[in-house]
Amino acid sequence: MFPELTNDQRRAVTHDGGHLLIVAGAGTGKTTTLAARLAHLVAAGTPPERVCLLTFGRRAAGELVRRAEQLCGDRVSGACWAGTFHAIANRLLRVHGGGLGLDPGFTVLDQADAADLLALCRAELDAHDGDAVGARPTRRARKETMASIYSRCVTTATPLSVVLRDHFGWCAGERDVLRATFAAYRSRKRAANVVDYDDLLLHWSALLRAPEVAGAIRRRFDHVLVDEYQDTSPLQADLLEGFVGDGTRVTAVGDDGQAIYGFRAATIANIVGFPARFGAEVVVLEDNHRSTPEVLATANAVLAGATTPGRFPKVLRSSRGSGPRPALVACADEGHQSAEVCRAILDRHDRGIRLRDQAVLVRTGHHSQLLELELVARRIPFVKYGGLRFLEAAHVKDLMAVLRLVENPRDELAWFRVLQLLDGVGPAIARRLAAAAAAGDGPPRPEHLPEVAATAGAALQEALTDARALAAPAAGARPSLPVERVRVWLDPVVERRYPAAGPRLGDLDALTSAAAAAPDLGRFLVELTIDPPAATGDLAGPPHRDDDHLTLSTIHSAKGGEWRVVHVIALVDGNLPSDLSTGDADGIEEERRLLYVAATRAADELLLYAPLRQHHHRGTRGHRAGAGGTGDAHGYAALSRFLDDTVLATVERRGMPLDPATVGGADVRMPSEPHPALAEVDELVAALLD
DNA sequence: AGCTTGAGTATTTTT
DNA sequence: TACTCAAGCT
Repeated sequence: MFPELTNDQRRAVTHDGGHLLIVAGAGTGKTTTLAARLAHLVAAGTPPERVCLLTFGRRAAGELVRRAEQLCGDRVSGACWAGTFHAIANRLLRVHGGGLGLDPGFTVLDQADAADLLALCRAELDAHDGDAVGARPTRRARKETMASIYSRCVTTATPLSVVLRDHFGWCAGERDVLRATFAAYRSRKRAANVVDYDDLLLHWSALLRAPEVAGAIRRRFDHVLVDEYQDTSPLQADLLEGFVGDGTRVTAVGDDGQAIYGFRAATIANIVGFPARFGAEVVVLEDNHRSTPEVLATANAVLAGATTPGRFPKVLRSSRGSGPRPALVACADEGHQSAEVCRAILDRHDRGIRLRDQAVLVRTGHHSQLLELELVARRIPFVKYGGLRFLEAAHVKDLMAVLRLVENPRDELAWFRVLQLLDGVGPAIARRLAAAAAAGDGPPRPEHLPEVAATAGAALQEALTDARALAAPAAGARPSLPVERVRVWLDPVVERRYPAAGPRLGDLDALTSAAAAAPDLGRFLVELTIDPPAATGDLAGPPHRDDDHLTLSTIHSAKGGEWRVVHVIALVDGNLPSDLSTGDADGIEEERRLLYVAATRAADELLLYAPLRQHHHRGTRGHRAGAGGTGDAHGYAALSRFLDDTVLATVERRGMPLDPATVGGADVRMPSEPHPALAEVDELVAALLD
């Protein structure tokens, strides 16, 4: 059936019997193998709806299903359950959540929302006992940090005190405030019927603890396939184990050498321990079909420097012919680097390599800013993945918040955000009114607003009421109608608040047309939150989809990708490894794997760039104004520590000389009381946070 | 007094 | 874009 597979791949594809772990090194045809296995299972008689595919993103899921369909000819998409752990959790909860007493109308907070709600809770505590804490530390945990701490506690089942000690030492003094903040956070989520990303997984675990529901879930699937297993958390591993019934077989795929999500509490202990925990057979794929021997030599050299070598040591063998050696391009500064990258891209383009076969990879989203300007100036079209994302733009969050109020008038966080769009309403008034709305007092009344805001407030209420009527599940109601209605109110607000509102309104247009394609407003909001558009313009759809364009991506978002020519920029110490990750050895090793992931994306040619003079933005770390007072503060950066002699021996040097110094039917009745399993999980979480 | 608003400064990676 | 601080409004 699959003539083009290698022997190892075929062994993995046709494996029959127990659980299976496929250790697939970079470029060894992991996607091909997984898609072929899916096709094989369906061809051998497994109904597609009895297969669950857990992937790292919507794109990966779609790609796998599409390729499997090509192989087996059966309809797989739509039938087979495919998506991230969070998306599958959402789907399971919509089907079975009622059995636990969960209100199926819940909305989902993304990470930014969760951080905002935590900040709101802490502010409330401050306001409440303002004088109790006389000596408040000048520097407190940022709200994003609070979200990370909270998340790490629940996804690794680790008590707050231990998480603080091991990972957030500088916040240890705030333990009491954090504990109180987390308690308030949890009760507010419950009151407003919202869940965060972690809750999706926790509620899934509650489903598995409830005997009457768990059985049905365990009987639902014959095969569960998990991709990128090296980047799963302890909680996710537990879910997988609990998910598997007697008749279920698990296929996990991953590469411990490409683990890059430690900051999100992922642990390679999962993939390392998988064979023992599940009693699984192991197939190792070591034949790399993607890259030239020259590219692999550099990638292998990067990994060779690792102080904690992987538990599944692999030697990647290239099955391809020779190509150019990777190059290290030393640049004077960032501007020079941008020019060099553009020059190289256009040069390859002139030699017949399309832009879509090239990618520029960066450690952090904002490090591509200068390059983006240069690309625009030279009219090189590009699409950016990762970094600042669509849903994080303020005006998009504004629209999403208004829409959440249409769906759920008790959404405290949405009120808090939307009320502050009214003139004369700041955090303090918004907080009071939002709390009242969440407590069930109904929407804020105009007479409770400052006089200047009363008219605008009334107009907002009117828009919400109209939109609610338009969103009602009456026959033929398209979810774009309520969106258009609230925009009558929101657009002028956006125009007034932001100087150049044109592109922002364009973003809102994209959201509006995306809503038109959704079945209803509630699902539109939830699915957008769980599977956000990966690139700017993903929502807008085809306009430039057919045009040739370059890919610009963070290394994290480039996982699984492949391009003929890959440019990796900003390879200086401080960027890669990032200054913020150099605290402990594990952090540094993860940064090294990041470079490995970047390098192994390249098929034909790998270009590494290092801007050796770095401009410091004013005022960082007590930098002293230089003599001459040009105001142009800069320092000399060292080459990334990962580009050691072993690696440098595999690359050609260009540019400046290097200074050596330098669902089915849901018919479970909804009980009036929450299920004990839910309370059980809730208590476990409470104990962790105490 | 309490609150909003504007200026100035610093910014990892993502479900 | 988010946070902090300080000025100015009600």
